[in-house]
Amino acid sequence: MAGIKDVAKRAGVSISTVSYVLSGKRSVSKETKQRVLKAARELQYSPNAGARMLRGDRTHILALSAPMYETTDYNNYSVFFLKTVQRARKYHYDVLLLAGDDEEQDLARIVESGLVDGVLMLDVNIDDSRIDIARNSSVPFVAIGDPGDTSALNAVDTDFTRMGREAVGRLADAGHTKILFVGAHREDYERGSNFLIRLRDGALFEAHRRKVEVVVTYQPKGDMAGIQREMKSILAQHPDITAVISQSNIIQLGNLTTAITRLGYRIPQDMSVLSAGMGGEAATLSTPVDEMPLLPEVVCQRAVDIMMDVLDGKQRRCGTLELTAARYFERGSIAAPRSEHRAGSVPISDSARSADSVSDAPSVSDAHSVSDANPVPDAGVPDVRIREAA
Amino acid sequence: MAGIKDVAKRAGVSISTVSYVLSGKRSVSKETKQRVLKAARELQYSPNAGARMLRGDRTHILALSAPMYETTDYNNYSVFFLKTVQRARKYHYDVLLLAGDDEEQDLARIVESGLVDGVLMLDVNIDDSRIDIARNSSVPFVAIGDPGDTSALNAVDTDFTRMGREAVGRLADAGHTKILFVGAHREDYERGSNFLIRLRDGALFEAHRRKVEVVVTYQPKGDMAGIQREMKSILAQHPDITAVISQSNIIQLGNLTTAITRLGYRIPQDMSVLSAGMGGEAATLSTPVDEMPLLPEVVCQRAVDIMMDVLDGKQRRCGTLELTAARYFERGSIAAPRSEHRAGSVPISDSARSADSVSDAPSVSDAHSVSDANPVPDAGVPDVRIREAA
DNA sequence: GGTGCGAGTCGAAAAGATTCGATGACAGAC
DNA sequence: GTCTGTCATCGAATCTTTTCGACTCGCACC
Repeated sequence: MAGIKDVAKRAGVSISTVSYVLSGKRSVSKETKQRVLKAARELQYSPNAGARMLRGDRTHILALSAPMYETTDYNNYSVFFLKTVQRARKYHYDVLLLAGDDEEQDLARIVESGLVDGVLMLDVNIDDSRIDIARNSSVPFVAIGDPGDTSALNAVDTDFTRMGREAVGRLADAGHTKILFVGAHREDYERGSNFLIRLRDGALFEAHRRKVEVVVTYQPKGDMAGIQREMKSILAQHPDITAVISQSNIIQLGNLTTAITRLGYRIPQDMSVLSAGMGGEAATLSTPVDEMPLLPEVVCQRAVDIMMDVLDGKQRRCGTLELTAARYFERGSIAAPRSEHRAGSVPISDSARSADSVSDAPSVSDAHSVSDANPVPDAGVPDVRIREAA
Repeated sequence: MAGIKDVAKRAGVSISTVSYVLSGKRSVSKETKQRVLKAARELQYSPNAGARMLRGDRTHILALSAPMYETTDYNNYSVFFLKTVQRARKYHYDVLLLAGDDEEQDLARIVESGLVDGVLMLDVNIDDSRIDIARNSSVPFVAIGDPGDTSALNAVDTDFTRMGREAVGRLADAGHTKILFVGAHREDYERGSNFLIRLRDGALFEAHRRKVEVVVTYQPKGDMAGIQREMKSILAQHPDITAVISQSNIIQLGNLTTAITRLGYRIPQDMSVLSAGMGGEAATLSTPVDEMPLLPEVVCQRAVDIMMDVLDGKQRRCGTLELTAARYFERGSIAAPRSEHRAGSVPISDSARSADSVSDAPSVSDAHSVSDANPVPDAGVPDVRIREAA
């Protein structure tokens, strides 16, 4: 409750001198400085946030806009919150979490009120309505995710298109020619969830380029029974599928590997499995899975760094898009396809595999991006049809 | 960027009149009121947050203190964030997320700065250092979790002691006499993580009362291999264990059921499994598991409601602890023990179980608390030794 | 006609920090 | 001795809103 006035009185100096000591914006003699700092310490002085906001040009608060949808996977979300907060604190910034039911209105209100110095946007959709708010706003926006249109903000993201391409590329390299792509919830693609779509379409693009076939399906309702039914039906219809790329959450991935095993396929001998664009926990599943995870730490740090540069005038307010290369973690769930593979072969009992076939800590391959492949055209994925499993 | 001055000018009235129209704290003539509202609308007036804070007695911001530890399970955490934010918005409050690396200092700073009207605390430990901050603070605190000492704040929590008791009670009712309790990370108990300890000790208390034996172990390192080794060793040492209560996260729970299955036990015929105090996703595992989940929505809502009552002077600032009854979700993973059960029996292949043995949507039993059992004494669990597996 | 009252409105103070411009002290140059 | 420049410090304006006290009506009452 002690104000700058109290500190000034105790140190026997004027208010402005205290302010200059604390901000360092003008030179102050050594003795005065120490007296002031001592007084501030003794009184536990903490500047009043309201007054600072009102007078100063910084509020030292960032807004984190995190819209919630029915199908949003909470598990992957929170890590982004935490990494953002931790990075912002390094710059002495606090984070206001916007995750209410009326995201758009909340955001407009906050931006107008001058409560925050900038806005970080999570889970960006194609044609996201928040971009209009950014356009009319006096504070800078940084999107974590590629909004397509960066004319009103800066953006940072993982290169999901490349991630999708590399996922297919790795499997193609291993000799697979027909791959099943198991997406997340269909609704999330329909509402334009950007990273899901780019990953999927990157995979389809690479498949087109490599002349391999990719069959697309989405996360079935009804959990284990649903997945098992779905997989059974698809693998019966496409017996030449020898690999699966999963873009669904960790539990569903676990169920997927269980379903595959129950249907009589061994991983990786009969079926290669690769998880892409999810949480990074596939190492801890009972059947560890090769993975290209989300990189919350990397993108959140960059987003905050960029925001600070913009606020300091070191970078333009909009127009840049920074893509981070994906990383690949090997866990032994990918192998060359068996030419003699036959769907519906004798089921292999799970317990027949000895426990030591379970790998220990995941081996981490270096950051890796598709080497000298043709760049994906700006306009997005061309002439690629999304083929869905029936 | 339009201020109250602009609105006043446009409406042809004084600043104070505008303020009174907007706050409704003094009567204003109908015509004037309408002119002011029109002007405010046209200028998209949004009051400056800093000025409001400085002059007014409410900032309309709550802090959410969410400390992070090495072993914190992010997955369960974020739901608490979101439910808190959503509830706070109902009262026109925003939420500042404190999740930096120096939780204590951040909290003290925020409280001192007058930036927030109140603080909500997550993941409370026994002897939590944040309680001292609450004691010296001028703003009210509400803990989500039982801090033991409620002399400086109010608290709301799930009744984890009863949850632990009911978990053991249900199994005892079903006829089990020796139960394995698989906890979370040992470090979390050692640092005094409140809900984990209370759940565990509630289980031990009920075991004592019912004269059943509970063997305690903690989440082993090394994921699948570790769990499988651990389970093998424990079940070899204690072949008469017929039920498991798990307090570890969803992936570990999945691995636990897999390990149990691989060791040749069928669930629930040979081994009953029950998950307590975790995320509520055990229904979606390949082997659905009976569950007494965390109830983030319930406790977060109550915490915010209580905070608002305190701010409105409708409730005292400290001293109350509200416990919510746990809920039990049946998923068919509990059965009576087989008297003829033998450890090390012939392994049952996973795939030998038909897919239709996988249950559909979980059946939800009504909110339920242990009926007329002796209440747990205030001092905590008496003369119960925590017996750990070797 | 004077007084009292309530409704409607306004002016000005207040909140606490930041920052510009001014002042005083003092050293060094001429 | 006077001038110039630098350093350290101070006073006062400023940011925007809320709110208290005061003012002006018009009307009723004695």
